[in-house]
Amino acid sequence: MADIYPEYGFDNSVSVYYYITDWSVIELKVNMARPKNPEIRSERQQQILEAARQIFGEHGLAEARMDDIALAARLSKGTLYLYYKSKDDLVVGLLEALFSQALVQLRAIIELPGLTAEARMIHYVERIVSLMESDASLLNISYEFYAVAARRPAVRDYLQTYFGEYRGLLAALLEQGKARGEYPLVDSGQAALTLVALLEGCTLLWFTDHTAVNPRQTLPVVIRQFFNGLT
Amino acid sequence: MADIYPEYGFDNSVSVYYYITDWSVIELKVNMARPKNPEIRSERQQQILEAARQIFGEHGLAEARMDDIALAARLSKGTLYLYYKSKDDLVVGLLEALFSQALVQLRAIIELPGLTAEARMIHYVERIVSLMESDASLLNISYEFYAVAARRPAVRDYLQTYFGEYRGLLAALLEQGKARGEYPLVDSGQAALTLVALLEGCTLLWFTDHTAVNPRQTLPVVIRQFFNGLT
Amino acid sequence: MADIYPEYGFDNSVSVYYYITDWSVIELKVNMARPKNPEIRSERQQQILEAARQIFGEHGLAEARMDDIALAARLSKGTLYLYYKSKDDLVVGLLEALFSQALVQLRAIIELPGLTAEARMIHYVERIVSLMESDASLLNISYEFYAVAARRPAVRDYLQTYFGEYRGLLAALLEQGKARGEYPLVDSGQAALTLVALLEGCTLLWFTDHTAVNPRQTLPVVIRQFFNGLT
Amino acid sequence: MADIYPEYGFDNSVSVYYYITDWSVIELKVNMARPKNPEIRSERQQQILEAARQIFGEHGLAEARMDDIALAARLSKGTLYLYYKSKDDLVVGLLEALFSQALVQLRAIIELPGLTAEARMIHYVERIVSLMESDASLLNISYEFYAVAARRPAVRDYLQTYFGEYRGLLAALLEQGKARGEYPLVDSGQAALTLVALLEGCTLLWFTDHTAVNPRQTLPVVIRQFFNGLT
DNA sequence: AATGAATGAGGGTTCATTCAT
DNA sequence: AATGAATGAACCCTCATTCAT
Repeated sequence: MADIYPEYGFDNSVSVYYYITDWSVIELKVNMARPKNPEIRSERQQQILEAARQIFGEHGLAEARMDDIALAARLSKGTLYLYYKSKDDLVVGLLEALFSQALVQLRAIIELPGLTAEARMIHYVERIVSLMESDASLLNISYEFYAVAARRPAVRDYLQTYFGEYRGLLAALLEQGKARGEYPLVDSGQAALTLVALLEGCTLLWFTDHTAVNPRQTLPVVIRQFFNGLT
Repeated sequence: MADIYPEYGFDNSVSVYYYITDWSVIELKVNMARPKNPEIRSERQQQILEAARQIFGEHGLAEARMDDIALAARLSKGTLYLYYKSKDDLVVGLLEALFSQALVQLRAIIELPGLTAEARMIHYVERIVSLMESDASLLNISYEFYAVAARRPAVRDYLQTYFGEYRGLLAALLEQGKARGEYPLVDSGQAALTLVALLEGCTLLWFTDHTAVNPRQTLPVVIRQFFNGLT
Repeated sequence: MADIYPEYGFDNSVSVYYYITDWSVIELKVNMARPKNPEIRSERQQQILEAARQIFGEHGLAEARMDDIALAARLSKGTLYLYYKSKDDLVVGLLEALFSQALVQLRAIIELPGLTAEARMIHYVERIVSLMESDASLLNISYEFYAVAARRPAVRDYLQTYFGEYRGLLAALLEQGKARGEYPLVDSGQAALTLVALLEGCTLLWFTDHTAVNPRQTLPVVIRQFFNGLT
Repeated sequence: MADIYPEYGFDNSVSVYYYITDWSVIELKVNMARPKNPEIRSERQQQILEAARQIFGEHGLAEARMDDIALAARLSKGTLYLYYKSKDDLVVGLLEALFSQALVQLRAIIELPGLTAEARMIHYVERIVSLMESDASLLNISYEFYAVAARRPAVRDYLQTYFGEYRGLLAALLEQGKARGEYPLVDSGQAALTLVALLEGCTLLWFTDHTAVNPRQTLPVVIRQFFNGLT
């Protein structure tokens, strides 16, 4: 490709001149102004959160730099501060965004008709594992948040809510199976706790040693053991 | 004894020549680097590690300041660097110190005579919980290390070894019970993985929400469920 | 003009697609990284180099503090690092700036018409002496660079180039006089070396003892001696 | 060589045990106490100065560390301060030691009988070049001192004295030749200045570019040119 | 709305110097 | 006389945040 000479106009436009020869030139004038509509705010926030997830996941909450996030979001550093008033604010924003979506899968599965509780769980962990495998940074960030929970009330509160809901949903799932007579269950709350612990524990083992634990194999086995133990 | 002629080399060594006769000589080259007083050395390292555990646990690995660690160790900042050549080095030093001691309890319990596997596990978790309750920073630091494992090979490797040994010890414990006919166990390796996952999972739930989970109650229950599930 | 669809890439680029028809499209990928305002950039660099020259000259390369340079440049310390990525980088930047300008005088004098070589040299040293007298730090820095050349390849390379050019220019000047029959000269390269040595040697003597050597008197005398020696 | 086990006694002795086998051992007990005599002081100072020359030459005055000098001197850091009360003091000590010896060669040559002044000079530069070639750090340190002269009166004063004596000796040498009628010389002081400048200038050119200037060839040529110019 | 130049407090690390043994 | 453990001031560099344009 021949040389390209962009020229920045005062009207948020870029004129790109493509000099085929010295005297023949293609001019493309492009209005660079992004669409102004009320959704800008949420679009930018998405953009930033996505960048934050990537960078925080890669470097950790403390070591990640706002510059890097701005670069990944294709925005200037200053613009970040139009949408999040501090790095801390961004951390909490990401926390909320991530964990508010985390249980969507589980809720969907609970609403599926006609499956045993065990089948639902197997189904669920398959989806979770796929998600985690598709983006390693998700797990990284989770542990970042766990580590930080002890020091930051906002994070701890959010995680408390999250795990509370998590256990509540699993208890509901187990109640379904109990109502259908799949197993005699004494305390579905206690069992839900055990289930969450198993899932989180296996995930930790996988996280610290990808070679020693294969979640696609291990988790279904563990789930089945769990349900066998109930009867 | 004949005359001895020491010669001082440039490499902190002394070459000692022992002239048996004029023409026959024994040369002994000895490194004179007097071992830096090993008592002081290990005392200071302990002092620093203790301070590091406290400060890292309180503020997190990244946010902790070397000044604070020096203060907590009642040493000057410069002295820290006589024993650990960087903050990173100190982090790894602490990691090794902590996790190398973590399994001592478990090993001791395995060697106790005449208990069922279940009783041993109940015993073990009681001790662990006591330990964690006595110093909250222990758990904080653990999660710091987990979070950092993804980015730092040295940490990841250490954790891999740690969890590998952990599972190995639990498998050995389960084999003991199996040999005594306490339960029919197919795969003690798989069961050990489940056990570690349960323990770690419950710990995480407790860590994120001290009000929702009481490990003194929960862990024994979970252990019993586990052993019931085996039969 | 047909519709234009810009697409924002992750690399600060915009791909502009010009759909001539549905199936034929011109793609122009343009780097949108707006050139960091080049005026400000060069202005700041000048500002910083000027301050660096002053402070390095006053305190020496190693003893000079970045704080002082920032103060002298009326900028914050952080700003220094926007333009030079380290103290080392600044040292090399100053080296290049100083020595690239050092020979401008000599080139100008060589291009003056109608003077004997001797007259040109007299003229040249007068200017040089004026320059050095007007700012003592110039000489200081030169000797800093000489001292550092042995340890830093970047500095050594630059000085080699500088002295190479210096000798080349003087050789050219001497060739001019030779061509005009002012003196029978065998080897203008060797003579140029002698000339540079004389100038640098006298400068050193002056530098170490301002009272013993007066360059305004000494250098012309030495130059005349040199040319007398040629015949 | 088999393993050697040194043991440090309380009486400044080292016992070296050479275990030929487990039961047969050679013991060499060596008194490590260095001889206590009134010359200790000057011996240590020599030791330290030698180390300082090496390390300062290698790293520069500012970048050299007292630790390195202590190591090179095979002494502890504390001992350095028994003989020189500060790094600065050591710098000045080295300066004096080096430059007080620098003119010994020249004085010796002046006192040789029956040579022309030119022959003496040729002789002298040969020795000087040999000296510089044998230990590159000598030149390095010289330029360190030149660079520092502007900021430190003690250094400047010493260099002034040195160059003053240097010129005086060369003037005396030239007077000898003049007295013998080797050349008609108007001002031997001025000629001595020229000579020093030539020597120092050539040395600088060699120092900054070892490939462009070969002092063994260049200096004799320059000397001869100088004497030719006198007649 | 967006930019990016500028800031400056803060942290990790170094190293000359001291001093108890 | 000699040691080396300890100190702490100093310095380079980073990076979250601000603000004029």
